Amino acid sequence: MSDLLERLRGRGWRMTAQRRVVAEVLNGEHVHLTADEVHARAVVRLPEISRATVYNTLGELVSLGEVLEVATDKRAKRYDPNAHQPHHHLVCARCGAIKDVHPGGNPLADLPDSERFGFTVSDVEVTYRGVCPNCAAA
Amino acid sequence: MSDLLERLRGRGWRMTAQRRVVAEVLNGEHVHLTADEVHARAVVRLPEISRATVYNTLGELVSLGEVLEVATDKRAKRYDPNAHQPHHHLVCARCGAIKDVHPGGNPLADLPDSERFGFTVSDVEVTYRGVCPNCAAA
DNA sequence: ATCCTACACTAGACAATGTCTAAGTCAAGT
DNA sequence: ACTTGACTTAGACATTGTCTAGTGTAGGAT
Ligand SMILES: [Mn+2]
Ligand SMILES: [Mn+2]
Ligand SMILES: [Zn+2]
Ligand SMILES: [Zn+2]
Repeated sequence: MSDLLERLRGRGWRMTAQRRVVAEVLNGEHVHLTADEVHARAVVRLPEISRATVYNTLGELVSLGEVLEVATDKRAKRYDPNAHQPHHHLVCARCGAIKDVHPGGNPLADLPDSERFGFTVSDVEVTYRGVCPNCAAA
Repeated sequence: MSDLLERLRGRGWRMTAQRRVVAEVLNGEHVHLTADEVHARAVVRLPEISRATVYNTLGELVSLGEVLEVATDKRAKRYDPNAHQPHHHLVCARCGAIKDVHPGGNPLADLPDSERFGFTVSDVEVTYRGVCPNCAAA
């Protein structure tokens, strides 16, 4: 992820303070932030950054394949910088906490041809739901 | 689904024209409508029905377990009346068409304890994505 | 170092989806 | 038929996402 800015430059992208800050927010440990959460954190470092730029930059990173959009939340999309290691998600139904998980097996192979209806299936998204230890204790 | 209204009455719910119409819209073949699509169809039969009532009724049906909320779309929630037969979804990335699918295997069993982080995991939602035959031909 | 300009950014309007409230309505028990 | 509390309505409001017109600037050219 640290060379994300280099990869972007390699694709002819201008390196701006705004893009750097968005990349920094997504950097670090594995987070799953909404666009407005990214904006809130970006504003700390660059107070004048606009919502539109955050949305634009996230969209660009998704198009590049550097960030994934995930729909674990039924409200806002979440942006996942852990794009280079395939994984799925485990979500607490009470507090919304999200963990990356790596189930065994291959869900794609579990879908027989008779259940594909002629689709060309290219991707599968798995969301486990439950209650996290914190919420279970309370 | 036809005795849904009886089940509701059994729980002390008042039987109103609005609730009947929402149930009728969800009845029939397996659909995956957004709240506003449900409202649009309900208005045909009961012109004065309000958006708030559609949202309320859908929320009540979800609480009852009679209808499922699914997040196949990254925009609006979709409401799935096929709640009594476990299944997953196959979505066309181009036109949004949604098919019910029944993969082999048990995705819940594929998540080892070491990947559960102390969560009590109760449910799994699987969304396959691809391109449908119609969109592939075009 | 300065200039140029295409690309990027900002503010804010607008759109889509979802939630809430106050006031009026009515289903169903009596 | 009456009564009453649950239900519905219209519309304000909140959240999330998109778009545009005008301004600014990154980075190549000179
Ligand atoms: Mn993740
Ligand atoms: Mn379904
Ligand atoms: Zn929790
Ligand atoms: Zn299609």
